[in-house]
Amino acid sequence: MQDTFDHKQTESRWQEAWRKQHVFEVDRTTDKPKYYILEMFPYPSGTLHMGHVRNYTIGDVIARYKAARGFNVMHPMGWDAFGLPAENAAIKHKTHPSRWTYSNIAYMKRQFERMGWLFDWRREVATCAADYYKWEQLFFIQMLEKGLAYRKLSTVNWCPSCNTVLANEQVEEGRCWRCENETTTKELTQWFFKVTQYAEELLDGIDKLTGWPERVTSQQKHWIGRSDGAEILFEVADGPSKGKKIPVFTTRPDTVCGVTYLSLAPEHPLTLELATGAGRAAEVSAFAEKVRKVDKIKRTDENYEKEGVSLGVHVINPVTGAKVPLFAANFVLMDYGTGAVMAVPAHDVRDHAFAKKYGLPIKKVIEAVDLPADAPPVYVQDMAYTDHGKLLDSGEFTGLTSEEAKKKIPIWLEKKGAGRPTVNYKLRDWGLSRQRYWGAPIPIIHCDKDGAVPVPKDQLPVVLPEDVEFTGEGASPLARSEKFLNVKCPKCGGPAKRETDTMDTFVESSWYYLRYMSIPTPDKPFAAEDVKYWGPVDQYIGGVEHATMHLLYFRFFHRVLQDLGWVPAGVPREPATRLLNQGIVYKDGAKMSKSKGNVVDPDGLIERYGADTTRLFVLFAAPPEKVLEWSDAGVEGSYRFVGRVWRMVHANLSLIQDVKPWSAPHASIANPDAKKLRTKAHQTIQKVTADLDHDFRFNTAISAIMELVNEIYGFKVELNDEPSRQILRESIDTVVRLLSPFAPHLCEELWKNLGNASLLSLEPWRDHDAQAVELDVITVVVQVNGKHRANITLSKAVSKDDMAAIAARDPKVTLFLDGKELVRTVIVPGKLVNFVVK
RNA sequence: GCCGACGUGGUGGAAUUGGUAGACACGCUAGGCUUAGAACCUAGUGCCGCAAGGCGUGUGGGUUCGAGUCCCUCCGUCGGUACCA
Repeated sequence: MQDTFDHKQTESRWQEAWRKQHVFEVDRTTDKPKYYILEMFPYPSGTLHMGHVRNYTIGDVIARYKAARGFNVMHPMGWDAFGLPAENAAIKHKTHPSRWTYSNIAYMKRQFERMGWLFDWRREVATCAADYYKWEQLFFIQMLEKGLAYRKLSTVNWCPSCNTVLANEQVEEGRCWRCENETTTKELTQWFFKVTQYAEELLDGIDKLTGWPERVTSQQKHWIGRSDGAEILFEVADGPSKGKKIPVFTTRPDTVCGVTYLSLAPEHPLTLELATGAGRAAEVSAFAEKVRKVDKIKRTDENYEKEGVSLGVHVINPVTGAKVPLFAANFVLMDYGTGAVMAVPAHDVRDHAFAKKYGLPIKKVIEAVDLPADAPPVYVQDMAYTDHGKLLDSGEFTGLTSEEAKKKIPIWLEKKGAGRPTVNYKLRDWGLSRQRYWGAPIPIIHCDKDGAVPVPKDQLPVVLPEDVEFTGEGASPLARSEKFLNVKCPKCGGPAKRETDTMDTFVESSWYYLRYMSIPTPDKPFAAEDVKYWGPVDQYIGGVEHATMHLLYFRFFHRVLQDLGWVPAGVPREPATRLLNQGIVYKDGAKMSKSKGNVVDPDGLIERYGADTTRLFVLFAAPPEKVLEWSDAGVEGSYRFVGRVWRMVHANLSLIQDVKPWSAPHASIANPDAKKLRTKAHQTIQKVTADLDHDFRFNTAISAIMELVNEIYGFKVELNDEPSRQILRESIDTVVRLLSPFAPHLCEELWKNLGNASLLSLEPWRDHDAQAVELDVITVVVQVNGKHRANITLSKAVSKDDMAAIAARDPKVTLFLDGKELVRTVIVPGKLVNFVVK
């Protein structure tokens, strides 16, 4: 037996043992409750980074713990294998994205094993495999049939560096989420998923996601962005388009009587039409052109100068009948609301600035109410009053509160046929077309006669052609593959062309958790009975950067698949019950990244310290949801702890190897030190169990085990004191059992060296002995005027009065009581006495 | 601006319902072991003070017998989001 823990050979030996015994290969069973734990699958970029190490270590600990607690634990893993880096690598290294991807997968899978993470690899998926993506091609066609997928010409976000379209969610502050270059916009015909049809349901569902962190649910609420208000129709009063109605959306219908003009988005279809009718086409189109040229970052800067141009026509306010002028304005966005805004300069900051600039009237219709006497005057010159209040100068609505008017005015308008109450969302439909090769082909054929025709279902999958070149220039490689491109129309048989766009890779990650539930079969994506058994995901773990992308898409997709009949009725509407967002890994105060050169390579750590040390460090250094600040010294500390546990077992081996763990009643222990040790051991079981059950507080669980180890180091036992040796044995067994989810290789080795033949990873968790944690004495805190003055140890049975009396006699306490008048005595039974004196 | 999270020793971080602030670890100091070093073992380590004691959880206030914890104010950090009508 070695005298130190040799991680290099020990770890691989246990990994081999787990593989042979199929630990974590699970099937449906009724004799245990199921537990589905899922970590977001990695993009196979080449090697693991520390974020992966943290994510999957957390998942592995939970999986091992839940299994030990008697759950039927499903813990699958796969590869989010489509994406741009593979294509770039293909161009750079003159290889094929497929070859590059699969060789990365092979390497990373070895790294997974070296970390000691256990998965049911029979369920592994690689999303770039045709037998995976063929199902989403089918889902796409079914969504098309249901009207949930559609094509439209639209202004889309374009990343010139990635040469592809981006969804709104993938643009961060005007930059591409992937390459961080500035994005522009483009007019393109693109495929969309109708997420907006589920907007209300996705919003409502958030309140039921009680197991999700608030930072995610609040971000999703914000992103969906529901606004309650009204649509109001303003009729064109003059010119050739007289009588046309322009709908506006407003959240403040109570201010409608204060409208003094209307603003249209420059790209609004009516803008040019109306201007042309009024003979102002040249000026207005020049303005529209100027706005269009300004890049999006500048245009959306809140300090960007508000500008507009008159269209030369007027509209009629349907409530007051007033004729007001119409403008095109640069701050009105075509893609929110109706692209037209009623302007109330007295009560909106932007309208106010615009009105000042162009000398337009400002009409006050809201008056502040219930202001405290010392409040500053509300109508400060040059400011809009944007709060609620009481209506002024608003005809029959005068005197109502804003709240009342917001309800009444839209109903009144609806009766007159000039508007209605309505709801608006910030959420946009999900643009899923990508002008890339390495993605799932969109199963559509374009025919001059029949238009966009879905590929017949029996001809799926549409497989990516292999014989393509990757030059990085021009259109997508798919558009240059003649064999792929030229086909016959499935309807008329005439010559037709395949769709050459591929799907956004977020489509693959929107349903992989369902695919895992069934061991892959060629005839269906997953089996309904498996989804009924395993669904929903009990614990999902991943980075917070997906709060408004993946985590919204997969909630959407789950509902769609249920509505299409793939996910059986009765399975909850939400795909994941609990979500844990692990924090980012930092080093030197910044997120680890190649460009900053502050990355730590997991391979080097495993080589030098071993997987267990690495696992312990990432779990111990911070709570899982917080930023983890990398510390080389901290890793050394974890490494020392591993050695300390090893020595604790082996230094005591001769004392404990021939005794059984203590099993008699706790009260019968004669040696007080041994009794104390046993109490500590069982308190530790209780503490670690609670930490793992509640919020996965791995850091405090590990520190509790460290305390027990320190206690064992301080425990001295004689060879002839057999009961104490039994208690020592029990305590050491406890350390090994409790530590095993965190440092599984070390603990398997120690378990074996302690003389056990079983695999520790298959052993049940242990419960604490309630009698052992129950102390017969209590420590009472004594305070004087709330300040801690003494601790006294008393019998558990002591009465309230005795507690106070004994506390008052303590010399440290009398010092502060003498010569003072006792006003009051606060007694918390079994805990605390506080003397209040004057 | 708005939404969310957070602010505790030299450092990472502990502190169930308001009840011993600083567990555990890093670092540092001293001692032991060693030819020496590393490793290991033991002890100490919030600040001021010889001590008694005093002061201490971003700031200022409040509630309470008692506040890191609850309420209000302000300051700061991080994440998200934004001409959203």
